[in-house]
Amino acid sequence: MEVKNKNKSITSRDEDFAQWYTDVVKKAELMEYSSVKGFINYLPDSYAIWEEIQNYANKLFKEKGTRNVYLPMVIPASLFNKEKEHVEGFAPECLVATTGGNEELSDPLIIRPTSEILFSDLYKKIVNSYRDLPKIFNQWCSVVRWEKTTRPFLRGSEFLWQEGHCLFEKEEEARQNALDMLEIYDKIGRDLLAIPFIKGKKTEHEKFAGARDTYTIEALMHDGKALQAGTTHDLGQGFAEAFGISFQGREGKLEVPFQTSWGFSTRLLGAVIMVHGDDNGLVLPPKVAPIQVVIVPIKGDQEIVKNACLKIKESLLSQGIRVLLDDDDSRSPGWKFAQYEMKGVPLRIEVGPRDLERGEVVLAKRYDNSKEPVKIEYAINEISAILDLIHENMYQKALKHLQEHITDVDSIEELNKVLDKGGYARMAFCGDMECEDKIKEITKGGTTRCIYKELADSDLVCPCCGKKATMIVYFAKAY
RNA sequence: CGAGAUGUAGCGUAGCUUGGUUAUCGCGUCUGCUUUGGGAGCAGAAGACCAUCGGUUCGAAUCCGAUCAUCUCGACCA
Repeated sequence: MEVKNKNKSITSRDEDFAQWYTDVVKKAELMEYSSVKGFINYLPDSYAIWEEIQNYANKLFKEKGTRNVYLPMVIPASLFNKEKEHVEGFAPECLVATTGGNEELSDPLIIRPTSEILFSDLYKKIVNSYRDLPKIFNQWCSVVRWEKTTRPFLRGSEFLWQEGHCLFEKEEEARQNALDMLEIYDKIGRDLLAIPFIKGKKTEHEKFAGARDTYTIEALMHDGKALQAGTTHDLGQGFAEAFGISFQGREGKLEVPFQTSWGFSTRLLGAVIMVHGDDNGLVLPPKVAPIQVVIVPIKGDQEIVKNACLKIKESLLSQGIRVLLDDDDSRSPGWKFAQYEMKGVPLRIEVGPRDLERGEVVLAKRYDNSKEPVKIEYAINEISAILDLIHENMYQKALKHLQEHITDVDSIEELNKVLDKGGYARMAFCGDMECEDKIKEITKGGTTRCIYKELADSDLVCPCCGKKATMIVYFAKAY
């Protein structure tokens, strides 16, 4: 049976997606604005999701030999200026501390916008021999970028993230690391967040400042806009050369190592909200939901109801399921239904005397707003499997949405049409920066998200300039 | 950072054009009783330096200026 949207307190998704998003992050109590523009307070429910992501990612990272470290949050300006492309990329959005105590600093301190420089500076000190390699380090921290327009979780002046920074002896090892980590990011989407990504290499235009190649995972939001959710970079030897990192190789000669960096941020929370959410609020994938199952008693003062609720709760707890029994009888069941729907709790068990007479309870699934009566034993024994099924169905639903929004096009007119409607357009492309700028202008914000296929020798031409196409690329409007 | 809109209690708002008693209403909050199968009912109560700073005026939520914040559209970016 279907449940109608009774919630009048948030804007409808289709009416105004941006306002819907703002309503949801506030009403679901994920964050509260701070007194400084672009900086937000992460409330317990959003931070709990982040912790689940951290736990899962740490496990996968460590399987690849990653070790966690922590580096300073400030970079001396003199050090920062060493890598030219990198500086040009980040300088405009740096927050800089110019006084310490009452003294003006002779070398101002830049609050890290990313830590390639700090890691390079560290590696210079601790890497001397091929025996010191590889270095596969990661840190969990926040970085600051002085953004002009900000939105909770999607773009903030400060955001939480992980940044991996690695050093390898051989070029192939570094490339492989960048690709391995991209796979891990993809897996985090598929197996943890129920989000399907498009993944691949960035074009020259879109790659990271100072990188040789950048790889990306891109998610498609419900409104048809793309969201870059994580990137891995093959940095080549650029930073190592700029910072003088070298090591004595197996033949005794001095060699320059190959570097990578990779990161994803709390923007993933924004992706979860915008991929899965609906007009009743948040819809959380079971694996990251702070509360996976909520039990709502009806006529909770009756012994039979009370006992059934406690029994179910104990059983689920013993199975390691994050369960909440809301037996506050000053709130009506209807209020609780709406409240936990707003908060995105994946599964609700309604326990009332009428059902109990038949040995049943009602299971309500958040992602499709369905309700069905089931036997109590079923609710006790099968919840874990049901949560898995919910995850799978949420993933399939998002995958279907993604697949239905990929269109092959071979002209600028078609490209425009697809991007206006929302979704990805796959088109042959010459790869030139100028062409990319031009397309962005014509389509009012359409950018390349990643390369679908590189073309070795093809008859295809770039619809923008008419030159020979070197690749087929995903275009989209992005957050 | 450019263009536009908005800012009155926790949330949503009336009042502003044409300045003049104690700033309107709903939701939420608190207390009590009755309730509890989709945001319960009745009775009572608390809650607002009208975003901030300054100006005009006998008098400002209302007029003027600046600043800040949020939203939309650009530019920039994870």
